[in-house]
This record gives sequence, C-alpha cells and structure tokens, in this order.
Amino acid sequence: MKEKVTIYDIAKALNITAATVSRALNNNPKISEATKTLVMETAKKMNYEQNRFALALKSGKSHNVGVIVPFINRNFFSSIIRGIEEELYPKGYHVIICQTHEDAKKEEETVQNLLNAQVDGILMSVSKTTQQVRHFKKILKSNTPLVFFDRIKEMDGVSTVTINDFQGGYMATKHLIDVGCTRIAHATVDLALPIYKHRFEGYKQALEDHDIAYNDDYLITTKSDIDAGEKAIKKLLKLKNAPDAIFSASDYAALGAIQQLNVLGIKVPDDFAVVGFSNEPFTQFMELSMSTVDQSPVEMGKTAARVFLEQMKEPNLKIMKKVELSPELIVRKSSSKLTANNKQI
Amino acid sequence: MKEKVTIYDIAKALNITAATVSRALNNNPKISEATKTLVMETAKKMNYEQNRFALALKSGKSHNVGVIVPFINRNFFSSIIRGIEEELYPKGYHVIICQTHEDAKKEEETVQNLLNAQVDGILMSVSKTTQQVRHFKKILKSNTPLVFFDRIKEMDGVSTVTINDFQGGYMATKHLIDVGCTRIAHATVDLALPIYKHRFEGYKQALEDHDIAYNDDYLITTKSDIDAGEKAIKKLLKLKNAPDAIFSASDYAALGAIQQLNVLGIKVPDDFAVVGFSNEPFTQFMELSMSTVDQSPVEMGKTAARVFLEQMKEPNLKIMKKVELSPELIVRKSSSKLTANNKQI
DNA sequence: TTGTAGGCGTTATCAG
DNA sequence: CTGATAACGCCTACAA
Repeated sequence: MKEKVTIYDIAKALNITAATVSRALNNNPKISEATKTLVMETAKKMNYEQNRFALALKSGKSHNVGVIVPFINRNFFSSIIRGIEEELYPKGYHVIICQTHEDAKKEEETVQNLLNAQVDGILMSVSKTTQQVRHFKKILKSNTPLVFFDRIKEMDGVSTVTINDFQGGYMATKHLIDVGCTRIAHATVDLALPIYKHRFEGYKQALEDHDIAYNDDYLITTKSDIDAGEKAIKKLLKLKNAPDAIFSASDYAALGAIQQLNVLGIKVPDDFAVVGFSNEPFTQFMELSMSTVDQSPVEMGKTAARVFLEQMKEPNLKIMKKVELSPELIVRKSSSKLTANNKQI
Repeated sequence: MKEKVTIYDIAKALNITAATVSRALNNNPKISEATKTLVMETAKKMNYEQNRFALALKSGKSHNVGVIVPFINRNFFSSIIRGIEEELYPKGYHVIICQTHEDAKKEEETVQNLLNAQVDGILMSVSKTTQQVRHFKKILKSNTPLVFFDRIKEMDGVSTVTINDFQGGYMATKHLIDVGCTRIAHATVDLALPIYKHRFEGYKQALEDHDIAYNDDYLITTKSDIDAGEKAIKKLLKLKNAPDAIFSASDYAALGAIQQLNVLGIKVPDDFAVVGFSNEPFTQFMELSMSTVDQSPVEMGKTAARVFLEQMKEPNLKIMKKVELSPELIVRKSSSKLTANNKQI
C-alpha cells in the first residue's frame, strides 16, 4: 500500500515501455491519443505520483524557492511571505523560509544552505548588519535568480522590489505640515540603510518644498522599538525650540513616542502630532489610532514572486528589474488636527 | 565556474574511484585516514557540494518538512512557524510553508502536494472547515510523521501539541470572578472545534466552582473579528439581566467588544471587564490594554518540531505523543478593577 | 583498504 | 508512434 508506484510499474501493467509511459504522461505530441489516455487512466488507477527527486536530479530544478527574512513573525515580513506563497503555489513552487535574526553571518550561511538545496530562486530582504556581498555574488554565479525585496543591496544583476520610501517620507512630512505643524522632528533607524535614507530624504525634501528649514537637532537616530521612541521624545522635548510633531520611520518608535507624550501630559495630536511608518496592525487598534505609511506587504510579496517567475521564463537572458510600489499615507487620529485640510480614515 | 563538481571530478583529480570519495566524505570507518583527509581537502578546494537530489533519490528523504497553517501572516501562526524553523534549521531541515485560507479543499490538495514533494514530515494546524480525515490517513499511510499543533483532529497515530485550552478558559473566567464580576458572558467561535470547546468548558467549570449558575443567554457565538465583537456586545446588553464582563475566545472579538463599549459610554473595566484569548500583539499596545491568555506560540512551534524529530529518530516504531503546554493569564487594564486581588502586569 | 557494478525514477537521444 | 539505452549524482553490496 505504501510502496511508490513508478512508471515501470505502469509500463509493465500495460506491456509497453517506461519511456512511452513517460512521454504519455508528459503529453508528448508523438504519442497516439489511444495510448495516452490509456496510460493516463491506469496511472490514476494505480495512484501513480511522479517522483520529484528523480525529476530534480535529471533537470536540476527543485521547484522550491528560498525566502530569507530577518524574522518570520514580524507582520511586515509574514505578510510578504503570504504574498509570495499565494503567487508561487499555483505555479507549482514550494516556499522554503529561513530567518537571519538580523545576523549577517547567519545570512551567509543560510544562502549557502539554500544553494546546496538547489532552490530555483532566492527572494530575500537583507539583514541590517550585512556588509559583504560575497554570498550574493555566489548566488548569481550559480545562475540562481535573486530578488531583493524592501531591504535591498544595490548590485548588478539583482532584481529588486521596494516601495518608494522617499515618497513615503515626503507624504508623511507634507501631511504634518498640512495640519499646521512647523517644527517636525524625524526619528530614523539607520541612515546607512537605503530604506531609512530615502525616508529621511523625503522628509527633508518636503520641508524644503514648504520653506521650512531643516534642523539637525530634530533628526534623531533610534532603534526600532518602543523604548527608543520614549527616549527620543524625552530628548527632543529638552530642546530650546522643541518640535511639535514627529515623523518616525518606525511604527514601534512612534508608539513609544505617543506613550511618552501621554505620560508627560502632552496632547496628541493637538499639541504634538505623530506619524509612523509600516502600518503595523497595532497602529489601527490603538485607542488613539496612529497615522502611518502603508507598504502593502502582501502586494510586495506577490510582486517579488512575479519578478522571479519572469526570470524563470527567460533562463538564458539576465533580466534585472526594479519595481517600485507606491506607499499610501493612512491618516488616523494621531495627526488629525481640526485645522487640517485632510480626510480622516 | 558554475558547473557543479561531483564526486567523480574529485575522484579523477586524485586518481581514485568515486566510491572511495563517497566513503571518505561520509567518514566511512574502513577508509584510511590518509585518503580521508586528502579527499576532504581537495573536496573543499574544488568547492564540492553534495547534490541533495541524488541523495534524496537514493534515500527517499528530502530533509524538508511541510508546515500547513490557515494564514501565514497571523501572529499566532507566524510565531509558531518561527519556533519550528529555529528548531529544525540547525538539524539540517528546511521548512516549506503552505496556507489553506481555512479551506478544507485547499488543505487536502496541499497535503497531497507536500506528499508528492516527499517531505519528511508534516506539521500542521487544521483548517476550521475541515471535516474529512481522508488526507490525514494518506499521510500516515505514506509513513510520514504527522504532528498537529493547536488545531487538532483526534486521530490514531498522530502526535499533537496544544495548549491546555480548558485551563486557559478557566483562568480567564476565574480572574473575572476574582475581580468581582458575577454575570460573565462568553464569546466563542465554533464549539465544534476542540480549542473553542475546551475554552468554553473551562469557562463553565470556573463558574460552577464559584457557585455561579451558567446562563445560556450569556453564550454567544461569533466570528473571530472586530465586527463580531461589536455585535456581540450590542446583543448582550439588550438582555434583561445584562452581563458585567465577557471572556472572549478571540482577541479580535474582544477588541470589537471594547470598542463598542466605548461607543456606548460603558466604562471598561469598571462597569464591564473584558478578557481575550491569544495575546495578539495589539492587545498590549491598546491605550486600554487588554487582558488575555498567552499561548506561547514560539514555544509551541519548537515543541512540535521536537516531537517531529523524535519521531524521525525511531522510524520503525510508531510514536504518538500528546504534549500540552500551559497557557498564561496576562492581566492588563481591561479587567483590572481596584477591588481585585490580582497583580497588574 | 579500495574498486566494480547496479540501482534510485525520470527523461532525452537515437533507432526502428 | 514506440522501444532500448544512457545519464543525472550518489550510495552500497560484493569482490578483490
């Protein structure tokens, strides 16, 4: 009952040869319809299942793709993975997931590992600590399609899917200006990483476009957690000319900021407006819901998957595609002043 | 540069035979240390990587495990997956993830799919709509270890990892009684599913143990979303003898309940206490943070993975293990009345 | 201690 | 249209 049935078994049953069975199963045009249907039927009858290993050995394709993210249980990443899975499953690919824990070394090791496993492609978001690109080059050298999403590393031959972080930063900042804020601080995480750099640049550009001088004191570098947000507020409020708003590149830091503002008795949004980034689920469930920038992660995952599929279609020519999705500003209570010409969501 | 080097290549380079190379690489005791190290070295030098397909074809083991969940981007599940990955990766297994979207048909198909892919085991949480067990039997018949986590189906030969939902329901309800509530409602999702049934039974038992009569009017079946929670509150408050607390088997419904209570101007927790279930991340970030029951999902994933590994160690004997983790009551503001003898977290 | 040969399940090439 | 055969890369009796 449990022994696998092979094409030989069904060949024997029909008094033909395995090659014919194989061809029939693969819809080879030079097989008579008669035997084709005959083979198909008995195959079904005998519960035949193609052995993927044999196929993989022969073809060199595993029909698996590797996905590497820092942590799986971060909503942003798990949503991307969801998108990838939904796009790739119908095409017969399985998704192998690995996490780096933001550790460059683990990332290198994982890449090597997936390469050994002969995945047909690697889709990944680069760890924060990654400096080297050696392991990425190895992927390319092995002729395996590589797609970066969100956290990218500029490299020749690698496709990327990102959102327009500049635009996101711009929108968030412009919104704060629109609701009447004039001293807008920015909390970033690490300006060495493109995503944060672009958000910062968008912030700066929005200020400039509205004749607000950029103030270095208002730029604060924090970790992406609640604690960091609290500290940031403490520090900012000590300034002579304290800000009246903050655009945080991290929802978590923004949350910490709001909590600290509450502690200090400063009214959000009236006395201090806050906008985060990422649209983490909790932002909409907070009593004082948080304005933020949505990155449509599921869509991002689907897009990354589609880029990979395109690449698979043209195995001989190197495609390098850069897709940029548009962020969406979501205005909620934390920045909804009555003076504003904005619509509440 | 990109052609794979095989054991034949390294055999040729050393003027020995591939078999010897294979043995050396596998640390076969009947190979001289001299050739062993020699082989090892040149293998490294030539960047030899074992072809996993060939190995898989020969051994029948893929070193992949399949994980099936309803949705990947639900914190509970992604945390479980995180635990599984962290436990299995060091042992050389890769984790393939698939989602059912709570669709029984998709679940069957996915199982079949993973079986074809010859995964070495399947770890899964059963879809809400699943009635049949045909596909599970197929897994067992193929001699593939099967581990259910959280959402299980009682079946012979299947290991399970769950939390003690009865205890969770009991703790939550007892806590509400402790803070002085006497008319405690319960929102469930589907009593046909073991997890919800057990939570309900815990609820009932706690009432009984404290001499509170169970009231059928207080049992309300909702979906697991915000909307459902709002409706539930509306319905409950129409009762002649309206409840003064609710234990919801879903954090989302609990959230909806709190929101609706706010709309109606009913003070939480003083006039109406709320406890949810699952400890979704948003529950602690709400302005009025929500009491809930934590299920330690990462630990659950790790445990499921360990159960799988045990099973792999003893391939000949059928192990059937039932692990039950303890839930943890997390008391937050939504149920922290001053009258209570509880500690705030 | 090492070599030889066969097989894991498929597919591709070459005949017929 | 179909059959025979080799090959994908590795492992393992069996022989030497």
